[in-house]
Amino acid sequence: MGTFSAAIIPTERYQDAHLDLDFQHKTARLDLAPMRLTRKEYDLLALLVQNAGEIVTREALLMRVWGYSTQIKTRTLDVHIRRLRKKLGDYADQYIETIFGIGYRFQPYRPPRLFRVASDLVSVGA
Amino acid sequence: MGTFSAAIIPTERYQDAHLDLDFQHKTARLDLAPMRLTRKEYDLLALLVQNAGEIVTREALLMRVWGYSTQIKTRTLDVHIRRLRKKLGDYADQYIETIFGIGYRFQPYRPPRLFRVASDLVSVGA
DNA sequence: GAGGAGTTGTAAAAGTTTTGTAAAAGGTGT
DNA sequence: ACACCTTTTACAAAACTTTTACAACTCCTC
Repeated sequence: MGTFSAAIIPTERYQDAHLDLDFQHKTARLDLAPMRLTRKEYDLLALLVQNAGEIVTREALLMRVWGYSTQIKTRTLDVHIRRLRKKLGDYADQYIETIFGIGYRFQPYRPPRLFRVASDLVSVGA
Repeated sequence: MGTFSAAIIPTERYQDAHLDLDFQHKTARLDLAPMRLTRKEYDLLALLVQNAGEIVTREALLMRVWGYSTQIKTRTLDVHIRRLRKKLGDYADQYIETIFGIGYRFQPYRPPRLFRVASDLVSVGA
C-alpha cells in the first residue's frame, strides 16, 4: 500500500475563492496570479492565515515572525501589514482586520449569500 | 512483455517551443540552433530544467553541480547563471527566475492562449 | 462631543543583505 | 604556448527590512 504524506502534515494549504496559500512551497496566489511576497510578508500572512478567524496578537506576530521577545517601539510590524494589504488589493479590508490594542485577524473569504438563511437571524458571537 | 527503458529513465528530454534539452547527449538547442554550453553551464541548466517550475535552492545547485557542501562566499554560481542567461538571449528572463534569498527557478515556456478554455474558470491548485 | 492618551497608518529615508556584473587570475588539456 | 573554461575579486545594483517622523484614528473620561 502507498504512503500518504498528506496524512502527516496537518494543513499544507489554505484555499478560498480568491486566495490560495501553499504552505509547503511558501507561495501564495490571489485570483490565480502569484503574489510576489517577500519572506517576511509571506511569514506574516501565513501565520495569520493559519489562525484564520482568530485574533493573533502583536506579541505573537513579533515573536513568531521576528523572533523578538517583546518590547518593540518601531512600526516594523505595521509597515509589513501595510505592504501585505497593498498586495491583497481590494481584498485587503475583507481579509485583514485590525483589532485595536491587540493585534490582527485574518478573516477567511465568505461568499456572498444570495438568499437569507436562518443563521442570519440569530445574533452571532464575536 | 518488452522492456521499456523509458520507464527507467524519468525524462531524457525537455522540449518546448524554443528550448530543447537532450539529457542523454547533454546537448541543448535554442530555436533549433545548438547552444554551445560548457559543462558547468549545461549541468546548471539541466538541473534547473529537471526541476522545472520548482525552486532549486542555491545550496542544492552548489551541492549538485559543484559538489560543495555549503558555505560559499564567492560569486561562482551567479557568474554561471549570468553566462547561461546570456546564452538564452531574449528568453533568459522568461526561463530563469531569481528567487531572492533562496535560489533560482526554471519556468517552462507557456505558449500564449488564443482562446479561453474551461480550465481557466475552475479555481486550480498550484 | 471635546480633549487627551495611547495605538495604528503611512511615506520616506536609512540600513542591510543578496544578487548582478566586469575584469582579472587561475586551471586544464592539447 | 595557446585556447578555452572556471573561479575569484571587487564593486555596483537591486531587493528587502527597519527606522523615523508624523498623521490619523480609537477609546476613554469628563
